[in-house]
Amino acid sequence: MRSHDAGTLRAEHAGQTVTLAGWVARRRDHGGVIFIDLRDASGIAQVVFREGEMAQAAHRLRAEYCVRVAGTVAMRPEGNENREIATGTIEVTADLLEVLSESAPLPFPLDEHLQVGEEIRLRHRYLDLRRPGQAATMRMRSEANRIARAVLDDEGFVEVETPTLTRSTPEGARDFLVPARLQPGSWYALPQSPQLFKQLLMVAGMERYYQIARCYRDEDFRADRQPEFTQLDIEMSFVDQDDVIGMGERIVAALWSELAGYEIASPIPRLSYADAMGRYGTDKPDLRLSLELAELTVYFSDTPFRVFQAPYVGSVVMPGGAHQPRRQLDAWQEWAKQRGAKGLAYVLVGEDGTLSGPVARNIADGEREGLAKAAGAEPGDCIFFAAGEAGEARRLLGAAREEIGRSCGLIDESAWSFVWIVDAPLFELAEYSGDISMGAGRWTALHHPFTSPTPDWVEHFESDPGAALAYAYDIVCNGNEIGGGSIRIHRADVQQCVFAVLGISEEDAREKFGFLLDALDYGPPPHGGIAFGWDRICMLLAGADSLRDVIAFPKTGGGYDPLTGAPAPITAAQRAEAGVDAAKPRGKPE
RNA sequence: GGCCCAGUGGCGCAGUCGGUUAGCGCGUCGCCCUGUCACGGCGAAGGUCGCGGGUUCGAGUCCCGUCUGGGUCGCCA
Repeated sequence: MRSHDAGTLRAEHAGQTVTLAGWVARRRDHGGVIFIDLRDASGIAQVVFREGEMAQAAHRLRAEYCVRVAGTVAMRPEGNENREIATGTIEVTADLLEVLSESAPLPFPLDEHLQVGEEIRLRHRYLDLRRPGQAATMRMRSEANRIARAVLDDEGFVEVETPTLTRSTPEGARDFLVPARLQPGSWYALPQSPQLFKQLLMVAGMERYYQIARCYRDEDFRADRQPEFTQLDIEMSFVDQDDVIGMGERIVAALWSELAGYEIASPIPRLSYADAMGRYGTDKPDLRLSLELAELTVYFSDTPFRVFQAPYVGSVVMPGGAHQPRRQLDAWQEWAKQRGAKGLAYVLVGEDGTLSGPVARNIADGEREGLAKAAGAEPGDCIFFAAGEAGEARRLLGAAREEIGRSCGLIDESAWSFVWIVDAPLFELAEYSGDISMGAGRWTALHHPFTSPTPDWVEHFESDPGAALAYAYDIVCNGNEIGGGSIRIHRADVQQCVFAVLGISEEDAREKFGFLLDALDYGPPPHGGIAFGWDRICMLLAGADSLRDVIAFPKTGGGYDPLTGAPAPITAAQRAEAGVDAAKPRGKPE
């Protein structure tokens, strides 16, 4: 059908007869001579139609007509080269034009110079993806898949597909449910991740598994969250934490090297969860920003200021913030209130070092003296404080830190920063998490109930659950969690003990994931793994602002697909057949 | 579930303090044009101002409700 790809034509093709096929990206009709930018997957080439029959035929071409053109490659007349495009030195003089199919007037311009709303683009995503930028993103994602597969293949991994119609797994998010026609009243769940299956594959002796796996979670969506998303899922036998982290680094390094032209310094630094929370107020710190929180609990241990008589007092400095107008300081209060805080206390450090602001008047003379130094502030800075329960206060300061970074332009947007967060707690107090499905104990698993304690804790974690550390790791890039995993429990006694701490009875455990416990009875190998948030990684590599840009057919915030119109009502017949309304479920009722 | 922002020809936007015929750019259609490359010139068509109610002599504009989209907090191990 065609002899060449349009985007590959160069000066060396001059004089050759070629046949191209593609779309009319743009036309410039001068009457006697007509220029067409012909676009195919490889790029764009200019086609020229001159006088007479050819010009006549080309007059009727419109945007996005699908055409086939035969002609001769010629050097452009001197001075008419276009340096903007790769084929800019040549053009194709057409002597044959075949319209393969016509296009209706477009619902939105495909011109990359213009901004178009997202909803209309998603409704006609097949047009949106014709835009070279969008198309390049799709191809880049394909490359990312290829690179990851190459690294894993090279290291002896086996790609295995796991079910998408399965049983609800213990992962905390809400499941998407599918009625089982053959067992009315019983339901499949779509997997939130292949977590349990990959562990079964380790018991099965695969030793090294991976999968580019679709996962489903029925929660509210965000710019960086979709109801269905993709993980690069990996599990390995006979490994410890360093082995999995090393494997993860090789994949990430290959991706960034090939797709971003960035060589990640190895090894990627590690930060303990406790340090991350203490110094940055988050478990996914953006280390492009060097700003750190200061802990002032001890400094204010005898303070007369009521607000600072709290289990934790901390601060973060806004460089140059002393010069903010009052209005802006008020805006910070609003900002904090929107995050559920009472406000954001502040002290302004004058150029002469004197402190001002409401807080400065309430603290003791002695406290004023060394405060700037203790908080790490310079003259002209603003110090923000948070006091209260450590977790909440740090979270507020961490968010403030990032807001300061953004608003003060302290973040180098072209930089990449990677860090592993390790030594997270194994358990957290259940009071805040509304996790009803996973046991009735005071404690809930921070990762999931199959995460092993670290070697230091594995023999006595139950004696101090709040302090026990998990053999788990998250990798963070520029403040985004792009992957995480853990070493799993492979000893039945340890697993029983974890369930006991979580308040999960043996009966409950049997009911929910007896199949995994059964499997662990048959000589399970020590194993662990990691899962990468594939959409998020592609988003970062593509420099996109939204996951929707790196997903071929994404959904909107309401879980709606503007293209297909899903979800959609079903007919009464479908409803009856699916067994959605079955009165008496078989098997054990909830 | 809470909060913030937006919704005006196909697309992107303007519309002042509530006032008479709702503008602009792009696109579309017609005519013209032999070196453009986001071509250019002339002309034309195209609107239930998201939807419902209210206030008013009068509502795109103000009020209430609602829907949709985006962001954010909760939520998402």
